[in-house]
Amino acid sequence: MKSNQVVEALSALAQSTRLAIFRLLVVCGPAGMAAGQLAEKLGVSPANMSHHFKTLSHAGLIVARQDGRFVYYAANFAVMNGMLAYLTENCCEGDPGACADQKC
Amino acid sequence: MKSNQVVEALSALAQSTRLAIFRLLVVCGPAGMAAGQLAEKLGVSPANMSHHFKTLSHAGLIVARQDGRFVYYAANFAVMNGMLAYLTENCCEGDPGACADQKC
DNA sequence: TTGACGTTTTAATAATTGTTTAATAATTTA
DNA sequence: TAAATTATTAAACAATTATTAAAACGTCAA
Repeated sequence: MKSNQVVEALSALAQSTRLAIFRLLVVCGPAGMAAGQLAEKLGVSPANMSHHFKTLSHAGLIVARQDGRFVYYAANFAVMNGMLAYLTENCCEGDPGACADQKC
Repeated sequence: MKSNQVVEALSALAQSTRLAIFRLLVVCGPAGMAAGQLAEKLGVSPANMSHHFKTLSHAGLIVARQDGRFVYYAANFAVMNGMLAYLTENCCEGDPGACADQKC
């Protein structure tokens, strides 16, 4: 995963509404949740949600799937895990003992 | 870990210079690295670096330690891991099978 | 104590981001 | 086809953020 992609993903999650959206979708799993249901659950206007979905989608963190007049969003676990791995890469020079106390 | 703390940590990492700083410090381990050395390594001005250190420190992601006229910064692994755990909490409703394909 | 070094702070400007309102698009039901 | 539902887009404004240059603050060595 490239640095720019990681920055974009982190940036997408660095906002309270989007973080809440993403966390709900992580719990939902691959089935995802409808846009309107997420909006209601979080008490955010549809227009505002749509902007946030766009940001998260563009970062690759969520994917959309249309079903009738509903749009279901689901977390993209591959991108999430790529981002997490990028942050911890070569932790403590790969020496497991060096940061054992900190569960690194 | 609280949502606001996580947003602050993600926000701190959502910038290319700060992400690079943090990654170097993760590799360094608890010993850390001097501010000037990091600045030189990344080709960023000391003043600019100082601002970024402040942002990362405030988010709790790094800690400073003065040694003579040098200031050493080190990654705070506890906060990093807290942040990572927050993102994956209750993944796929805790069902390991639901997202097995995606290494969640 | 003077001067040099490493780092931080202040102040200013340019660029990016979040939210709202209103309008638009796509899909279903009557 | 027309109306209703679900979601997205466009435009505008307020708020936040990144960068630079200059000045200031500690610390050490002569």
